[in-house]
Amino acid sequence: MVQKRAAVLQVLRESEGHLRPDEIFKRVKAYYPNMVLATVYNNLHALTEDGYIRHIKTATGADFYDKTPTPHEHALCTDCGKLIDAELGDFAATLRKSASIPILSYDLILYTVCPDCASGHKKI
Amino acid sequence: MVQKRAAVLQVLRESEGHLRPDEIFKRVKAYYPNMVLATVYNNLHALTEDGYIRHIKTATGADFYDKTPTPHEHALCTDCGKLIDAELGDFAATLRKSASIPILSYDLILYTVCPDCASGHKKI
DNA sequence: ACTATTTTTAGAATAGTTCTAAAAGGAGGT
DNA sequence: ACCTCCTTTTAGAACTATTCTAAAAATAGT
Repeated sequence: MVQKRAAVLQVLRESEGHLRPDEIFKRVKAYYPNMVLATVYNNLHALTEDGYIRHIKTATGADFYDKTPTPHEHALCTDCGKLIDAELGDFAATLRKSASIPILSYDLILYTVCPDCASGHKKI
Repeated sequence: MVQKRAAVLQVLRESEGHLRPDEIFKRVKAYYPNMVLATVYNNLHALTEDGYIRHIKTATGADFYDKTPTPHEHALCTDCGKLIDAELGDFAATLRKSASIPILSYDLILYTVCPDCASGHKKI
């Protein structure tokens, strides 16, 4: 694995868990100032393909990349825009059982108010 | 309600059920050749706001608008790109029960091969 | 060190959607 | 019918996230 790809992976792994490409770009740029956004995308694609990370589509502006490659559900905070993990048990199995059509895959995004925003509410 | 708004609604209602803005634009343009895409968007927003139709976000290119405003689940055919209704029983309730966080709303898109594509497969 | 492949860069291109400002249209009052 | 106000429509620019392209640079294999 090559330097910049490793840097992208490292930034994501040292993160809270879910980052958007532009945020990854900003953080990697701190180490590699000549870094370019296209390279971040290239490497995110490659890392996703190789199973190191996971791509989360959101239908609300930018997508996220998840440092945890195993499938699980997510919730987007409507307040701060943060993506958090949502524990839903064996959701995929339940879904497959209740559907009358074959499910190849699915995208699920819950909208919630995250614990941080629900309590403290450290707004500007 | 004004002429072009009514036309947008009519086109959607006379459709298979789910259309993308650009397809709606094409069909309305047949009646109103000076129609403009922005007007379609304007009216889709207004009609959604007023509860006549429903906006379906997909995270895969264009969104859809649904002539049925009541909530239900959808599946996108990976073959032909058509959006179809997916019967999932009382999915929302099940979801709320299994989640540990409050769910304000959610977006769910299943990926499937629709009956048309699974059988006949009238490809070009 | 030489060649072949991969990675990176820079910037243009794309798709879907939203925005802006001006023009047109329609409703109600007199 | 005319005036005023508010809504709708137009035309085109702008925007965002992402992908593409072609050239340059880095890297690996022999």
